Amino acid sequence: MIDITFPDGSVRTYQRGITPMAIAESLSSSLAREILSATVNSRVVEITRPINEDSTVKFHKWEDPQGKSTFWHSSSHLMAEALEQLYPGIKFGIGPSIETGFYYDVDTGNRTITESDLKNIEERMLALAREKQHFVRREVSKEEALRTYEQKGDEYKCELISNLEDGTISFYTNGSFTDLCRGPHLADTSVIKAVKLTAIAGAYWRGDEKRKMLTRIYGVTFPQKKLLDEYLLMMEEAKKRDHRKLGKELELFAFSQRVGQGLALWLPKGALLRERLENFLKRVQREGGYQPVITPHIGQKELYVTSGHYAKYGKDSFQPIHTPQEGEEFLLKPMNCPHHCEIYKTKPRSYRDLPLRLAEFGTVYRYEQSGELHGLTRVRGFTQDDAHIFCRPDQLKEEFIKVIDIVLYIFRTLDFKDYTAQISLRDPSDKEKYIGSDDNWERAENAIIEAAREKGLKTVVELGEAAFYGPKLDFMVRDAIGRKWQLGTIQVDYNLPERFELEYTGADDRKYRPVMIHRAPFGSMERFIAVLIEHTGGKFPLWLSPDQAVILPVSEKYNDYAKKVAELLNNSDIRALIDDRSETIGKKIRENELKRIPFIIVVGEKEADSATISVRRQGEGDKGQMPVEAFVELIKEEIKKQIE
RNA sequence: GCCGAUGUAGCUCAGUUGGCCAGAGCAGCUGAUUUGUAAUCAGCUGGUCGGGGGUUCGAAUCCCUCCAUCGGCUCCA
Repeated sequence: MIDITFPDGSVRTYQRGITPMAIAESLSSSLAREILSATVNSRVVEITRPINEDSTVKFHKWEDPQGKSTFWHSSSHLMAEALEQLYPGIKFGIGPSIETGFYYDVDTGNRTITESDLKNIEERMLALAREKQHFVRREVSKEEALRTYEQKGDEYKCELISNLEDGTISFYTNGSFTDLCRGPHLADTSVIKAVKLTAIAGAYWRGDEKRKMLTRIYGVTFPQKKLLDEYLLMMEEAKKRDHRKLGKELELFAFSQRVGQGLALWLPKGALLRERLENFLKRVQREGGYQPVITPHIGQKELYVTSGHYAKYGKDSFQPIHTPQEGEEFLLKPMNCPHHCEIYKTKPRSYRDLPLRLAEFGTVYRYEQSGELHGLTRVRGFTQDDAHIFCRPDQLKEEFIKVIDIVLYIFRTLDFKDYTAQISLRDPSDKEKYIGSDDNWERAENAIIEAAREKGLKTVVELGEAAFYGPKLDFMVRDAIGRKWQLGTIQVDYNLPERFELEYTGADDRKYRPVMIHRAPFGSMERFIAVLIEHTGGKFPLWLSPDQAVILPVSEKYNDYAKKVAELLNNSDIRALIDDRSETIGKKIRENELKRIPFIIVVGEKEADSATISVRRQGEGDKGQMPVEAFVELIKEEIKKQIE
């Protein structure tokens, strides 16, 4: 007999060799129907795996992440089976579950699978799922595993196996398909009731662009048809918030093939929105002791040779600008730091001058790969809300914490709740990739980790994600359909001060090297606004909204009164315009609602006679009549609440 | 850059197996209407069917190529 301990701490005794499934049945038959996998002694296993010793057991249902991942991982095997039946000879790479759904990388030989084939594969998957195929685990020796896939001619699986240790290798079989897999899996396929293959794309084998490109098929499955419908509806809704669509509709920005790929044109309303954000941050920075500076858009090639960026990125960047002067070369600036270093050097600095905080909304140009460009989130010319803090090593942590405070203040003001803080450290196994001494790296990494801890940030640590010159703390936010983007970034840099030979004089009259912090709370204006658009669905907070109110005269007769109201509002710093087209009031309301103008003001006989306005809130409807002053007060109050 | 898909008017989309002057709604313009809380009516304008090349008696439709966009991969100072 063995003791099984449950999450609530209770203990029950069972026969040796009992399965999680049987345990669940002993507790409740409805639980048994719902469980998909189980964690036994902190290892996720299938519910049919016998337990042979005293263990702790936790069950996973669809609602749990582990339940979903078991469900989706099993679905990828189901898809593989369908693919093998439909495309005999197809070879398989890897097929994991992902955040939403799963994928499988396959080599289709000289055939191509296209989107139009997906329906057929889905149908086959559903038919196979209905067969109630059991997932059968079998442990195999490395030798047998290799032999199996050599016979199949699947070099991808062979490569995977050769990296595994003998004694840890298992196969899983469902129906006609056997796969190299650690598991766990569902008990059987019958719970998979709805299948949608969502995308098909190329993906390099093992993520290496020098190796073969396989076909990656993405899919998602559900235990009920209803859940799939809900998911599809949600994705459709999310796509309506796409910043590229809203940017066009709301006339915020545009792209032109003639101007060039990835080079955004800011339209009047977008420029106004952006200017407001800039002013907001400028105010915060002024209060935080930053000093604005302005530097040119280009710099001599030598500047970037000094910084080390030329050696690292030179050949993949916009190429040098030549001048009539033989041998003279300039680069479009890909970052502002070298310029700011030169500002630091304009005069001798004392330890008393530090920290020196130089801020600039600096526009930079980077030649991003054409396939990587994406709306405003990935562009070739963008403006960083950049600043460089030059400080003494003993000031580093405090300065770092102050920057975190600014980022969090911005996120709070703009109601960004769903973000993750990522600490990017260097890859300890590949130190060659980075410049700077081990000692400095360690100090910088520790400063970040400590600062984040002191601010109580929930962080994820990623090894190998650091910049080549230093570790960083990035704030990641999701877009409408769940893609992650880096917004705010704070980076420690011991390298540039070295390369530019920056110095300050200490209290002991000796020369010291300052530490540099790069930081951009928005990241870039372009990307930040893109994410802001998707988060708000274009319904910006009142203080940011390009137009705050639109006045609709009921008929021509009230145009004069409308003008008077507009003047009053404008005099109170409210951005109001008049829509005096000779359209029906209904149509004008509809169109201005669609433009997401926060307030619609209707004026007609009633209002003109009583010197009032009728106020309508976007998305909420009529709010009734009120004097202009009351409306001004209403707006001021709301804005005050938004930016405390 | 790589794999796949897409590209018809300012926008959203029709356009049947290649077959007469390429269509609709919205937007725009002109006129009528003077409107009370999410689409008033009529008329008109607007298109090198992404660019170039080819096949064909004939191409928006088939083929090649380039460009751009979309979904991924790689990259992201």
